[in-house]
Amino acid sequence: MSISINEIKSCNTCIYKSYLFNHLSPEELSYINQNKKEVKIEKGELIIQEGNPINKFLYLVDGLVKLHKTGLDNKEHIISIARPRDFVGLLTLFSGDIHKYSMTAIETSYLCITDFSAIKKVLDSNSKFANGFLEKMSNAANLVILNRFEISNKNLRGRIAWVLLNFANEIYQNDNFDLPITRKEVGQMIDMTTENVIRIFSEFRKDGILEITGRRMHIKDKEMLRKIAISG
Amino acid sequence: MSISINEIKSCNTCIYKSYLFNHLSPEELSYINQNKKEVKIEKGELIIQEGNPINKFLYLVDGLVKLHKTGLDNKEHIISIARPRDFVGLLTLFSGDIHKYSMTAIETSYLCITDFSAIKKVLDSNSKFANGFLEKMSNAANLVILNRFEISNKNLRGRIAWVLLNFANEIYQNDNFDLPITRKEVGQMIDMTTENVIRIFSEFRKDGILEITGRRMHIKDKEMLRKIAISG
DNA sequence: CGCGGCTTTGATGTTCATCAAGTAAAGTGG
DNA sequence: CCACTTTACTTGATGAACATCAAAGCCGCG
Repeated sequence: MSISINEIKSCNTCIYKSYLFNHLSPEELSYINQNKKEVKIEKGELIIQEGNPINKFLYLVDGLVKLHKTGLDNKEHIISIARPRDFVGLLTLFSGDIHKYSMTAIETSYLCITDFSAIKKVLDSNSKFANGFLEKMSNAANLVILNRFEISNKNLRGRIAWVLLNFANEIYQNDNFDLPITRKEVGQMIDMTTENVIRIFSEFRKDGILEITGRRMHIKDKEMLRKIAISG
Repeated sequence: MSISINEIKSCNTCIYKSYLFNHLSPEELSYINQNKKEVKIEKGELIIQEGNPINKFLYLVDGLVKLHKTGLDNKEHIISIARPRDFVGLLTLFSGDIHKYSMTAIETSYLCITDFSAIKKVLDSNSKFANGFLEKMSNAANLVILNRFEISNKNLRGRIAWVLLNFANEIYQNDNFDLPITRKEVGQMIDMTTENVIRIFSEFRKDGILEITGRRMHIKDKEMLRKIAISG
């Protein structure tokens, strides 16, 4: 799954891959690609700072990027995690001209970066392209809202179970994975303190649901995890 | 502000009013308006049931509509409240073909209802129209996410202060207003129990911040409310 | 090698949900 | 229109869930 910086130099494995760009004429495509560049972002690197002007359009080729924001309490909170093939931060890209969230790579990531003004220009004249965006945005909105909705209705055990299932099922498609974020960040994702994140991890370990070796997670009893996520 | 059913029979005071529809040609407009109808919905009436197929497009001319959803705990939760000039439920309209949320009038409401398929057809060919939607959706997403974000970082007093300020500033533009929802529904909006909603209301009354007469709310110390909303 | 951030566990206290019990208001059928 | 039923509203008491505080080990990094 991991892609080298050389591979993505070819547009065939990058931007073309998104079905959205199938609607573009060769001219439109070359126009957008004029100032396109592919970059490798190291784990932990800040990509976009909340409050900065929007002028780039980011497509996540590979890796993981967290969208986060500082609350009134001055604490960081994670809004969502962008996955490969996501347009990072798409949801609020058309609302005002500054970024609503910060974006930081939580795994080494490969991004395809184009001028947002170029995207906008093509959107203005190509309705098929714009309609694809409508769908993408709607799906993204649905996902974010649903996630926040589900998390807020669960107790701590339920939230941890939910987040583990999310990583295993949605992100890694594997019951063995390296948690890409710290315990603290898990807490920032699902509204709980670092201490309690750790405590519940330990509980799950003692209950035989989970094997933990540092960041390495191995889900041993997925059915139980599912039950906890639903009932909790 | 309240609009009679007769007034909205004229499109000039209804759908045309949205700047989005300025981008339409006369033909497109008449196509969309073919099956258009204006309806009056009584307070408390269910407009859309979560899970039903999407085939109508709703524009809220006047009134208030809550978007809500049943959680895994079998309790109702309010996602957001649509205000006049909103396209009700727009955010998830392009994600799948069934409604993700129920919609219920919380005040007597006047809706302009068109065929969603007609809207979709015009969107497919008119990129200006589609781009207007992108902006609308982005704003809506931003608002919902920001609201949930702010609420989840506040204690009970902060949440009640927030919801009161929201009604006063955003919805009624008045420090005197009739709360359109029950105490229970307030709780469903901001994740707290009915008892605690009432308790905090009482506290604010005793503190001289609020005057309460049944549903009638009168904010007496807005500055204090603001402080509580921020610090809480 | 020392410093800061991450991780872990335990003890303590606060916040909030739950339970209980009663009043008020609003809708319903005879 | 009145008795009846249901739903909304309110207050207090109790306990559970969770945040906070404290202390210590660990790891990576300059």
